[in-house]
Amino acid sequence: MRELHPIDSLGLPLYKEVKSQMVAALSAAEWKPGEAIPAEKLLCVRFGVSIGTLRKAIDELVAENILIRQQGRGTFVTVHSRGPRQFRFFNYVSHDGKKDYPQLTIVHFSKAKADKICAAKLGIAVGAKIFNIITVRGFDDAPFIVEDVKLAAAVFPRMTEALLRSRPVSLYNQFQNDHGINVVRIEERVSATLASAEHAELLSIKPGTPLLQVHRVAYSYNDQPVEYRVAYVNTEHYEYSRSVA
Amino acid sequence: MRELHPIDSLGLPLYKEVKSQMVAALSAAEWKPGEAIPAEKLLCVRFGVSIGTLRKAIDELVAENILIRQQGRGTFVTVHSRGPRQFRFFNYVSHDGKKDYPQLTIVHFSKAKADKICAAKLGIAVGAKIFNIITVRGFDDAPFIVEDVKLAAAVFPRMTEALLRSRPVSLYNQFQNDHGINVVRIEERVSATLASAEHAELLSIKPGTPLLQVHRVAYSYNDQPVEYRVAYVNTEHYEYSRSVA
DNA sequence: AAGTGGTCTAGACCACTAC
DNA sequence: TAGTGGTCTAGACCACTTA
Repeated sequence: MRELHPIDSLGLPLYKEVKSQMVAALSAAEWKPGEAIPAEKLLCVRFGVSIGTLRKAIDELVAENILIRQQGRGTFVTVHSRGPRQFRFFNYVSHDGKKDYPQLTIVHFSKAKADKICAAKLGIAVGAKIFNIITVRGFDDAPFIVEDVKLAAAVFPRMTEALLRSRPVSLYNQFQNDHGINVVRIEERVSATLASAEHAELLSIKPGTPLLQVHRVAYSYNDQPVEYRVAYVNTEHYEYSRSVA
Repeated sequence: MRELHPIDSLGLPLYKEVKSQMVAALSAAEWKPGEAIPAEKLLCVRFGVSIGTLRKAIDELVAENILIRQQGRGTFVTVHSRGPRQFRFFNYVSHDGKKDYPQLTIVHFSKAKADKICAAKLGIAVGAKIFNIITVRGFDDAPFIVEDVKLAAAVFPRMTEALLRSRPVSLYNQFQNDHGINVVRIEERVSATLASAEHAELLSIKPGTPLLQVHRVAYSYNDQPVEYRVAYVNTEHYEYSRSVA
């Protein structure tokens, strides 16, 4: 029944082709965060495949946390704004295992130029314009994370300090709502270091206290890097958590 | 066509029931690590389901890294002995991103009794017999990880120091080959600390050097905890790596 | 050539949600 | 009640491996 089209002469399975067309629709903001995508039957017609093939494509997008299915309601584009999804990339827990989302404070915002390391991580040219943001996270008067965030200005053309301060909830939530950027994957490298005088002051600890240093690159669809940040974490009360299956 | 059997009156989907029967077969060592499980058509007959339902059960076991499919060859029970699978739970990379598997040295082996924390992590009684193993990992004369491993003696009845030293490759490989224990999932908590005198000596560094402290619990099928270890890592040349999709 | 898993079809019925 | 996703069937043909 299936015929060879030029489009799949690359040897790609049909469901992979359907998947990449769906990613294209997401990238083009045809389907926006929080919205439902068309019903499965409609998509079957649109892509000219059977329900099983379509569902296999959606299965992968759901596994990648790009879409969320809700029985009886529809299939939705993932939003980082609320619910447990907001915490997916926040991996710190208190010693008793509880996970809370701390307050976010912007302590610095400036324009700068990418140095060699930053350019490599963000996939841009050395000297390209970037935004440099420093944040502190913690509970009440007990900050425990300082982050140095770098964003390519070309990717966030409308970013301003006022906009950033207007919604101090989650950076990724703001990327999504104000800039149409969806973070779907992160990569991190963790090492141990000692608190500098600057970090010690921001974290209300003594210089020389052991800290985690967490380098993170965040990616949008198609493995496009959109953020590079370095976090310094005081693990006296909170630890970095992970699970590998 | 499908009838209501007493067995799925729990409301579980049929493929979940098939999956748990397959986990039972794995736990009972009917299918052993490295071996192929029966062909899909045979399993369809055995479980009385269609190919699509059976494949959905296998899909989940593959996603959990319990089985591995190889087109044209068969579906196999995961082995930790060789290939990239051996490194799945080893998450340290050099600064240039390369991943190598370091040498393993056993520096201590003894029997002990579980303290409160260890008992909680391993799901055993306080005072129950455990094995206490201390290892060092590194390249040549450059060790960078010290690990304090605790195992429930009841789970590893045949464990001896000689057996452990006989095959110093991968602990999880040995769990699988010599004890029939398959580690399928780990959970880790990472914090920053300073090197004690003992750790400094084992790692050839100065006391007070910042180290990662990595608490890990390893689980077998059905979320049974089988190992609790605390690692101390010198991140001068190697970092802890992770990816979240 | 025979056997394996990989993909795909064209439906069916069920469970849940919203109106 | 209508529409959604969730599950399941009973095949088909393809790609790959082994002999």
